[in-house]
Amino acid sequence: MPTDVKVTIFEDNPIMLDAYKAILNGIDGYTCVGSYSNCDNLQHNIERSMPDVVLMDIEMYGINGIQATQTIKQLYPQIKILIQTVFEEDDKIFDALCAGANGYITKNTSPVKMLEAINDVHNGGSAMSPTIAAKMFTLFKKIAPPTITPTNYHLTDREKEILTLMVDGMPMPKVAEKIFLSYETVRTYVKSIYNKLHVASATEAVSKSIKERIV
Amino acid sequence: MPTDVKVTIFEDNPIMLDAYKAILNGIDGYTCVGSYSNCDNLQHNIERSMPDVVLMDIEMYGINGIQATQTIKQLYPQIKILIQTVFEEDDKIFDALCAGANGYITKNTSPVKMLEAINDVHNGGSAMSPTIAAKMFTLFKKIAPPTITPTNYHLTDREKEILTLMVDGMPMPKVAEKIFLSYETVRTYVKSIYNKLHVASATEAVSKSIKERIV
DNA sequence: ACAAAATACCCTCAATTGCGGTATAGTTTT
DNA sequence: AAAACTATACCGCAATTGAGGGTATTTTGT
Repeated sequence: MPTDVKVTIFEDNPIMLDAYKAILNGIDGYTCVGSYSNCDNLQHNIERSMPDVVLMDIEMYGINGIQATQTIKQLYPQIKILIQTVFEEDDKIFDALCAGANGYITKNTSPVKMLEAINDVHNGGSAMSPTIAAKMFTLFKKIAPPTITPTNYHLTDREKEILTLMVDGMPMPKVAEKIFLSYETVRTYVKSIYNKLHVASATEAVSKSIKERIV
Repeated sequence: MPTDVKVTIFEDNPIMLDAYKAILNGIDGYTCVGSYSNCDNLQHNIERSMPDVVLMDIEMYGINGIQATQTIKQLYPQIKILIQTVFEEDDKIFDALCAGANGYITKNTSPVKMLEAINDVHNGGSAMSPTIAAKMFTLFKKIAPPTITPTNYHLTDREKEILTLMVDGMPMPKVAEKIFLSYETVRTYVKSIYNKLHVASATEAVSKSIKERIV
């Protein structure tokens, strides 16, 4: 028989907390190893319960769910974190993702779907409510638009290499040292890069490279 | 009685195509209004079937699913597109998202989950397999990491204004013209910007500004 | 095998930039 | 009222960069 998925819950509404606990303990394959109504003594509580999956409410007094997610992920990257929320705000989704959450579901999700989501994240996948997923798609498109038809400027490997170093802010003399080419040679490449990108200065080249994800 | 969700399928494997068609037509609430094994006459086929949701295979001969997605979305933005794939490559997911896909599921998804996904996208949400979602989370973190605690470098409005123009690749003499300041004054601001950002050159400043979303 | 790229190197000159200063007027904070 | 900050402006000097010209190997594609 396989071992249960160990779940620790953080949820500041005591009624919900008990409900979740009851669901998890009532269903085969899941065990609630900890349930807390706030994030005080977070590290201690995590170390005491050592869950596979954390069910994290995002709206809590004191330390909020996003901060707690960051903290847990720093201490124990292998613990999967499933964020639960009543809100569906862009910023929060964004922040939660950046904090290292493995899934993001809304609180109106049915218990069945919730257990499914716990399973998904436990197995290395991610879980998202459809509305959250849609928002994430939108966010995605917003922060990464110019990837459609990535213009090919036909840069050679050397040119890309040099451009990459320039993007990191390295002046050309340093670049030459770094890749064991003469300063003048590097400058020749740089000129060629400018021609291909249709730019006239290092700043333009850097800007264009980052924005169009050339490097 | 509610109207069926009208689905058009693009899938180059004829056996799969028939299977999907049979599933959709066999279940209440769904109708397959079109099924095609390639994307020839794409516009015509879409206009003839006028689906609510398109089930799109990503690997097809001729026009591929991503291009087709772009085309359909341009013509009929209200049509929801659910991408189906055997691969789970980062690039493809990324491209599909950018092309305007509403969902992205793997081909090993069960029929039940597939119908669920069709419903999700039809209702304005998004659908993703857990593995896809996990990849998307990872991609997300990769392309937008420094948004957490956006360091405040305390740039003044003028400094931000000048930095913005620099990021657009404008040389300082042009900047001075543009904002009606003397060249030397602009240079003073630039020096101050470098101090605050802890950088030593325009390229570094531009790179840091874009990466950390300062401007 | 040959042409076309790509790679590597060099030079000069003018423009731009980086770095060190200084200075005045106005505003905000203490 | 003094201190701190902001916005504005200038100078000189050295270093870096951009623009224009070269030349000579080594791949690469056909």
